[in-house]
Amino acid sequence: MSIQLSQAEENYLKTVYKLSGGSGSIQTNAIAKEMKTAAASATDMVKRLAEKGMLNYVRYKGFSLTKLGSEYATTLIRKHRIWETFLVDKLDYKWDEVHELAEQLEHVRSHDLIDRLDAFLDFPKYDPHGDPIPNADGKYKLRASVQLTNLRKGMKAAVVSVKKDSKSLLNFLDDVGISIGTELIYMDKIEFDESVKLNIRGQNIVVSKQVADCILVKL
Amino acid sequence: MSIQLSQAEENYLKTVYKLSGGSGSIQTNAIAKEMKTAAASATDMVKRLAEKGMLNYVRYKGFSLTKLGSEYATTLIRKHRIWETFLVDKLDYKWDEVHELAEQLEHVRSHDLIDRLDAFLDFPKYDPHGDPIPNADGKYKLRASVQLTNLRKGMKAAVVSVKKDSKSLLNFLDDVGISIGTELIYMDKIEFDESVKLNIRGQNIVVSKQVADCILVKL
DNA sequence: GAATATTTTTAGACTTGTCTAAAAAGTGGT
DNA sequence: ACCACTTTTTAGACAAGTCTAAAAATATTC
Repeated sequence: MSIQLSQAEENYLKTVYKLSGGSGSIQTNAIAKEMKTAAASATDMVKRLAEKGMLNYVRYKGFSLTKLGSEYATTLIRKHRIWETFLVDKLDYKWDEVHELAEQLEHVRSHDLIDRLDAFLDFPKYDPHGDPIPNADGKYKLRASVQLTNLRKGMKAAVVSVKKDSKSLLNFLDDVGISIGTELIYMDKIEFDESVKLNIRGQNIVVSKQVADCILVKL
Repeated sequence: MSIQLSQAEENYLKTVYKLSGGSGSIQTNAIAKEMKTAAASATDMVKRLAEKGMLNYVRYKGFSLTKLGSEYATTLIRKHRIWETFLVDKLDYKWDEVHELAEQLEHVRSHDLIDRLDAFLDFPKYDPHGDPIPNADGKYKLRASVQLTNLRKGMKAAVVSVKKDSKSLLNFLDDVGISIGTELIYMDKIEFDESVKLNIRGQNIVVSKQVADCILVKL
């Protein structure tokens, strides 16, 4: 990886990866909204990333990641998730406290550092939110999982990952006793607002549809 | 510490601290030379740091750190040295490999992170080069030490610290078997070039004056 | 298929941090 | 005290990254 992007460029690239799912096509406004910047800024940056070979970009049409862009984004995700794992496993941070720090740490320029950290952590497969950590070659496999909202009454499942970085969401989940690995039984859906009733360690709790949508489980 | 400097500002501030020894007065050109930037750039930055209350600055005269500037610089040094210690102690880096990485890591914005890292490392007093690590209040004490070049024939001493970050110097010292704690006997000074002959673990070695000047020892 | 609405891009401005070249201030020698 | 020299500052330019406002392209709707 000889080409080196600035921190701002890296942040845009990561957002493109996130919104396009690594392959799909995407629009300027979506980026601008996600990054909370003006659309004009997104256009500028997309043009720059396209010039550097990271994006396929056609004026007024949209853009997608090139192979190079996808690889670069994957190493950023690897860095982010390894740092998060370090912060939680070694420095006793809680899973709702690490996102912001990892956003800074992921820009440190060194692949060797990340590989050493990876070894120091004993090559973790998943980060504190249950997301898979790409290996040094950028490969990773998604865990088979289904959304909590897709279960049917009486099904047993275990929490695999949480799909949002929101501090407030993670904090709330902690509060009601949901973390990665938590076993639960899907009890019922409340028709009125689509809230979901779960049984966790013998106790019934209710979470809103918005919360349940973020939780992935395996059967 | 509510005020937050940019990375560039932090780097200048650190250089001022380094060259002024925390208190003395200093000139524009010295900064520019050390940072390898144009004098005009140093002037601009010094004015900015003065505006932010970090420096006492008088046009054409020179400048020195304020109390605030000195405190800020000390926390940067604390961050730098703790990160270096982490890299060497936990990730098995060699002492000549960590400076550049620590230069990046020290800009990560979080005091809590550094305090946790400090605890994780069991509150080290000295970094891998023998320099003292300020505590969370910014206090640290210099170790009593003398320059290797000031010893007299036959004196026994132990290496306490190395005063330069140069990768090539540190690598060389490693090579000839000198690290923090190494015990040595000062054998002789070669008159011609002021090289110094040392006995380390029964073996005689010679190091140049430039090298010897960087080595601090305690008797 | 033309009018309207939306999205995207361009144009021009601002900040930070850098540069070179030139002007201003300070220092030293006789 | 003046001339020569060094140091420092100013002036003006440039790149990155951001913004607002306006123009251009695309989409939608009747």
